[in-house]
Amino acid sequence: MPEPDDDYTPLPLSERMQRGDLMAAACPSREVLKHVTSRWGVLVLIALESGTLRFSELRRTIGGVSERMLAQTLQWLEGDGLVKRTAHDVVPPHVDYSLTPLGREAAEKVRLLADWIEFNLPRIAEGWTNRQNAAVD
Amino acid sequence: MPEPDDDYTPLPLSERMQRGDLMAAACPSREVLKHVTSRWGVLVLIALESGTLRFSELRRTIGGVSERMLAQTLQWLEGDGLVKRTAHDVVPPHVDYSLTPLGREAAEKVRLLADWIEFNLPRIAEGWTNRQNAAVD
DNA sequence: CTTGACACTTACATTTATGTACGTACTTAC
DNA sequence: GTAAGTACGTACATAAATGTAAGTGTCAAG
Repeated sequence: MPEPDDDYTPLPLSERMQRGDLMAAACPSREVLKHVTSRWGVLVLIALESGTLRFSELRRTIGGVSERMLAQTLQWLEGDGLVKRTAHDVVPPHVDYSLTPLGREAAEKVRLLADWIEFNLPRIAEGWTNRQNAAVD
Repeated sequence: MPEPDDDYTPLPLSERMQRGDLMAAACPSREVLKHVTSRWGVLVLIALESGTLRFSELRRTIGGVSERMLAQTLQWLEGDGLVKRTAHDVVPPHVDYSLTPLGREAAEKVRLLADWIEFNLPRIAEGWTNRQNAAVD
């Protein structure tokens, strides 16, 4: 009778890590969620889905980001392996940002949510004004 | 001959509102995004996708939420018309939370993102550990 | 008769996110 | 020669999110 353990091959810790569980307070997936759903994280991923952009191009694309937060957000996403930073050693500086394969997958999900919000804003806003009227009654 | 304008019915402002644009700093869709992608907003939507839950049930389901933030988040989502609050007037209090049709749509998108993160956590975390090793080198 | 459950609310403290302003080192345009 | 663009880092300040602890009123369980 074959023992089940015969097929066992030791894997490095990283590959043995099981699926995350966002409902668990201590799960590291909470960090990823934080970065991806951060105020500017969402918009950076979506902006980069159309192609590589430079720092200043990103800043102009995403209305209202400060330089500081854009840099910060890009570092978060780079740290999670979703964004790739490519610095050309020239002067004036030239740095390109693009999505990694992992980032492209994440960006797709994020864009679906963003698209839904943009498209359904009227339905949502309708509720706002209705409730405002109801409060006046 | 029927004039095209005969069919025209003036719509309230809310129904005439066009699609939002998240890249625009002043667009109200930014508020919705903030609520939906807030730390607990994501998890509340996902938790309610499986069915109606009471306040305390939600609190037990979502690891680490404080009562204060759960209440706050539920009010945000209720204000956006994504969550319906049903209070039974009994003592001790009994309040049910469920998704509205709008909320069910939003929750689906959010869950797709959350699922992706949970499933791909190993790939992401691999990058963390690799970079840590690289820093030691 | 003390405790816990329920669904919050409020006051307060703290942590985190975000913004503002300035500096950098060099280049091109005016 | 003066200003602007480039991609940030850093110090400081503020705003926002979140946490903690306590209180509410009633009931049921121990």
